[in-house]
Amino acid sequence: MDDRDVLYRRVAADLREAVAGGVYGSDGRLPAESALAEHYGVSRGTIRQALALLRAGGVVTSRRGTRRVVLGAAPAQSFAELLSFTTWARSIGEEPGGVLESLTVRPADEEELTRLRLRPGTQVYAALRLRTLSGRPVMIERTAYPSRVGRIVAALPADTVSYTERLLGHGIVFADAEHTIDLAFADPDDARLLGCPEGAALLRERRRTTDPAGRPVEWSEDRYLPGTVAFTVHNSIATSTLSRLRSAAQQPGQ
Amino acid sequence: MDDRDVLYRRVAADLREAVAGGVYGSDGRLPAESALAEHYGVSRGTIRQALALLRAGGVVTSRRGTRRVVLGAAPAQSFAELLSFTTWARSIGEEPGGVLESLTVRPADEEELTRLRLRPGTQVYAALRLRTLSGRPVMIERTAYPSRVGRIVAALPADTVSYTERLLGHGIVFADAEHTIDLAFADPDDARLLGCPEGAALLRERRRTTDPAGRPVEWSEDRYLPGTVAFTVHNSIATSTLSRLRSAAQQPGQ
DNA sequence: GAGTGGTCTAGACCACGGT
DNA sequence: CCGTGGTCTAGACCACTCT
Repeated sequence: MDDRDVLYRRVAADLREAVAGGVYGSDGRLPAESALAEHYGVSRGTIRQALALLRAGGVVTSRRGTRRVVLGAAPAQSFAELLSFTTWARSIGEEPGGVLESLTVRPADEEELTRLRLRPGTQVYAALRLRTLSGRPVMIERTAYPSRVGRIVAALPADTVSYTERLLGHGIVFADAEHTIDLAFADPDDARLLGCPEGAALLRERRRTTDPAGRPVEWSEDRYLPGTVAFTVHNSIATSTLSRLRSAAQQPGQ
Repeated sequence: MDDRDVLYRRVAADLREAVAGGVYGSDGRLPAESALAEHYGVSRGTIRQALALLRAGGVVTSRRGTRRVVLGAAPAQSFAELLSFTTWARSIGEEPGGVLESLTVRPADEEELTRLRLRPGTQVYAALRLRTLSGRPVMIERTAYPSRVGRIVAALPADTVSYTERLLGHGIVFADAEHTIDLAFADPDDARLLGCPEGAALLRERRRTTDPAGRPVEWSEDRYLPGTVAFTVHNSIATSTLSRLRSAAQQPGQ
């Protein structure tokens, strides 16, 4: 684990465990920063870095004048777990599956050009995959990859379960993601693959992922059957990463 | 603005403007931390605090060895804008409206007890409101308030548009929120108020908000008509506040 | 008034990316 | 190799909460 090689992450992991283990009780108060610094034998700055992580995750509050208060255990997954359907499935004890329906190389459409920051006319690798949990259809994944990434995807065996893990092995790193969550209605492909009526409502997540250098790595539209997943976000007055947008989703009936 | 009374927030706001103004170009590189420190006449630590804000918002990347790269302008709203339907509506140039359908005081149900951290048998104030944008129905809001907050809500005039703003005036501060986003299907109340068929799919946001001391302030379930809103979240490998959960949503048809 | 977290500084060393 | 951001330290002062 990456959590093990840096001081403040070790401290954060330890504190997270202590909170989850009920050491401070739900609703309880954490020791003062100075006390924690002494306990771990590190400086106050390092303790503050650790606590910033817990705070961002909604584990504790913090305000001037009083000790931090436990908000609750963190349900938040690691970034990799969130991006990878496969890793997530395993973490909840289900058997992930993926069936590649089609993989085509074609000129990027308007949306893809913008999201992947490509010059007009550039080609993308477009994959359509059905994802399953223990055999049951759960999600349809439409992903566009820039050719740098798509070439690797195209070379993978047809029965590859996790593209994300494979891409990681090829040095493609996922560093940042921007998600948009709303509703969509099943088109003929969705209906056929998911086994739902055409026009049925699906939970849609559109996502652009970039690498550490800021280059887009994928642009994906995932559509989940109702009742299979929910998304949770924590935010605070200090840092808000969540927004409400006016949507332009198509209406039902087609 | 609160952004004006602290050094690193001033710097962050200035940098955010510069990025939005295209000073560094999309895809461009920011000056080095040391250069920024000198330019603003502050220490490197302060610059790093400012940049941490931009990073959390998805404005810039950062990695060891190279300068930060501009990812894009930040669409993220302030925390208050996100929590308040009213403030959000105004920010997109629409006229917000709210019709209070009912406000009852009753014992909390199982879910409310947990979410608001109340002792069994405690009463809550439960409000059902129809929210409109320029007269058009958009969302149904079912909110449970602990009595400390509910008493204030109950005293508000029936035509109050923004509860959030009023509560703020009474010293109730919203500091942290946990959101869960998924699908729900219109019950008879939803259908009647929103003017959609019973069983129609709606985008659901459930939210627990706490004050700076960590005490729950509200527990709300909001249901949006399709095509009216979408939620966007940014996250990164450094701090992930987004999770995918197994959902237990009810199925359509009831 | 005592204790706490928030802000800011100055300096050090290291890991990494590019040349 | 140099320049960069990441980590860590030590210390200072302030704003705030609580009793």
